[in-house]
Amino acid sequence: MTETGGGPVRSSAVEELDRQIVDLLMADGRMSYTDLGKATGLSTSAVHQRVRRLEQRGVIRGYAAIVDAEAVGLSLTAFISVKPFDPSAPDDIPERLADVPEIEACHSVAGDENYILKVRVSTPIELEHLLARVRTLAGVSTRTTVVLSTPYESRPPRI
Amino acid sequence: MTETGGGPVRSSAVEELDRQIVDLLMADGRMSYTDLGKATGLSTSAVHQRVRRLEQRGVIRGYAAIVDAEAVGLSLTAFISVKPFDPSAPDDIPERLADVPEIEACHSVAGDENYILKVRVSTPIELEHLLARVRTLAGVSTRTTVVLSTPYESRPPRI
DNA sequence: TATGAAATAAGGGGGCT
DNA sequence: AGCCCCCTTATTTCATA
Repeated sequence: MTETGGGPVRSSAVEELDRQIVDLLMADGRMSYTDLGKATGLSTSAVHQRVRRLEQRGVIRGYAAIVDAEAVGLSLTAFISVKPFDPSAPDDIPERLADVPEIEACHSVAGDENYILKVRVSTPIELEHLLARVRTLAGVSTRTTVVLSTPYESRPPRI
Repeated sequence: MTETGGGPVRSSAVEELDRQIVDLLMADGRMSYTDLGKATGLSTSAVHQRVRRLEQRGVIRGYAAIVDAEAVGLSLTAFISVKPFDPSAPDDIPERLADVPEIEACHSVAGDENYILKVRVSTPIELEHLLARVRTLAGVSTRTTVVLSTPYESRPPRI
């Protein structure tokens, strides 16, 4: 092991105990180190060390409250597929859109379009304005799929 | 001698305080009640009470560690758009797919297809098997968009 | 093991009906 | 006036470093 820091480790194997810890923290991000220790058979400080290491390695990128978007006024979710007007131009689309707060996620994809954006706004008019901003900022054409309802979301993966 | 805090006391600020708390917890789901109190000008227990109420009302649905999917062996993300073979059949697609652990999210959408699923697997072969399972379980045809890379994801919304 | 945070109980003030 | 909601303070228990 010569990797001692200076960038996220991408292809690291996560061993069994780390896997358990990550699994538990994905299901309950506020679980205490004491409870994590009980669940894994480790001491509190051993768990703490492992969690800190997982955070430093970038395996755990952070923690978040999962919030009902409607309850905070973001009633409209949509997926926007984008394709550059000029396919020969250098692709800096993610960077150009990075500061648009309505964009929750940006995925580069295989298929007809180049990127899929997941966005949240309050109203259809805001979506209209957002689409105009995206087209202008990134130099893209858009195809938008409006979400009608979300049976489930943010389910922790079984790893 | 009992200074109650720096902020003005206004009952109209109640909604605003909840919004602040939710905002902070979306950005850092493990922030302590003490720190939330410092950030909002409330006492620890006032924050605690508000958070519990937000949880009970369903505004805060839970907490999760945000994990680098690749680091835990889920290297392949895809969006699967599904459409029922028999459009006249009763639509219980979300229920039929609810127990498939690879499905992280299920959105009902407007457009050519009825649902968009977000899935995570380890390998292309697993994706192939997952697609077969989805088609069989839910009685749908599928159109799959493979994610090549994810510039960003899980960004907390600005509320 | 010492410090700090979480949980719980008890007391007080302001707005609303 | 009375009620309800919500904030504070105080104390104990428990987690963290």
